Amino acid sequence: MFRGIFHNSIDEKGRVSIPARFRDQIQNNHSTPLVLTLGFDQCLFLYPSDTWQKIEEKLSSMDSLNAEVRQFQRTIMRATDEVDLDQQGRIVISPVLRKEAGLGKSVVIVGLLNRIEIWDKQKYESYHTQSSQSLELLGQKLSDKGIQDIAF
Amino acid sequence: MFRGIFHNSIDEKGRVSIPARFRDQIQNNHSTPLVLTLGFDQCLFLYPSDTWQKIEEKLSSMDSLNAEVRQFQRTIMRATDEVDLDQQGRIVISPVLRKEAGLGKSVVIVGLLNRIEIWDKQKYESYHTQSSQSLELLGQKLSDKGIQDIAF
DNA sequence: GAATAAGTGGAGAAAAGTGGGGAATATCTC
DNA sequence: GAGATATTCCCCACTTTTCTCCACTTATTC
Repeated sequence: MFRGIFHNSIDEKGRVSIPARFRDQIQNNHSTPLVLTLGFDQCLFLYPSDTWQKIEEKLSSMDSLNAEVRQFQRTIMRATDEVDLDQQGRIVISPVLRKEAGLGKSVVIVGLLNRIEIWDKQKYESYHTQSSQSLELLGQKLSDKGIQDIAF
Repeated sequence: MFRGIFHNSIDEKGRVSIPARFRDQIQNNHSTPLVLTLGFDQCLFLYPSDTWQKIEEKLSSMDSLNAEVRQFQRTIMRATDEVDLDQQGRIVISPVLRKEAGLGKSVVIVGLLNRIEIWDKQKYESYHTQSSQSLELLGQKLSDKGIQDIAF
């Protein structure tokens, strides 16, 4: 699992350093190349390829007769790239993905369970301040909807 | 289980000593790295990684297609860091977490069952004086709500 | 009250992140 | 198909941050 938050920057060539801690985890427990895809809420998801493969299996097991399923599949795969780490531990983000995710120079890289999320710094902050709700409240909402709670 | 209360301080680099007793327990019975996260009531929770992993598994099992679930997951992981003990038995608390927990120079470190809590000293004291209620009264309240009682 | 352990502080070494030049590869044009 | 242009990818160098190490102070223990 990936944990922690890092503030890095994208250079003119579209390169970003992946935090060393994540790099180590990938090398020790996962397989490359990495898969970079446009995720939810206008940020990028970065997966080790073994994890991504499971997602693809689920995607392909969905009912393709359903038009909404097909659209979902296509929308995901449309914006998916394979990326490798260079010898400084960086990946290159294609202009297309940079644009789709609205990435400027400053980015936030967050470990989020089985994936790494890459956010434009401003977008990240507004995501968390605009809809700033206490953890307690969020938990309560989920609980009200019957989504299982978590024991801390 | 972690027990006891300690008064330590944070230095300019954001380092805090973890009480030696806790360090021993972690080394003998648990796995590193440690996971530091913003908990309830504006204090930090410190978990050995094996304990934290159970929480992450629950987080992972939630439905990520639901926007509120994502927000919940991100709100937790946003304020979650991996930390290691240095050779003096200290951890570094990131500026973000220090700010979120309102940590000044003096902190209180409390063993609380399966986790270690880190409080700003003032916040800790006002938490316990403002809402000062006898243990008997607190127990009664829980009992009234049908929350199971405890056999002492 | 001495001896030991625990906690605190700071300097130097190491690692991580950043930027840019240039070689190799690919693409395009004529 | 050759040359020109563009792109990618190494590699090196610099800056900043992090970590390690050593020394000192405070607290416990016997």
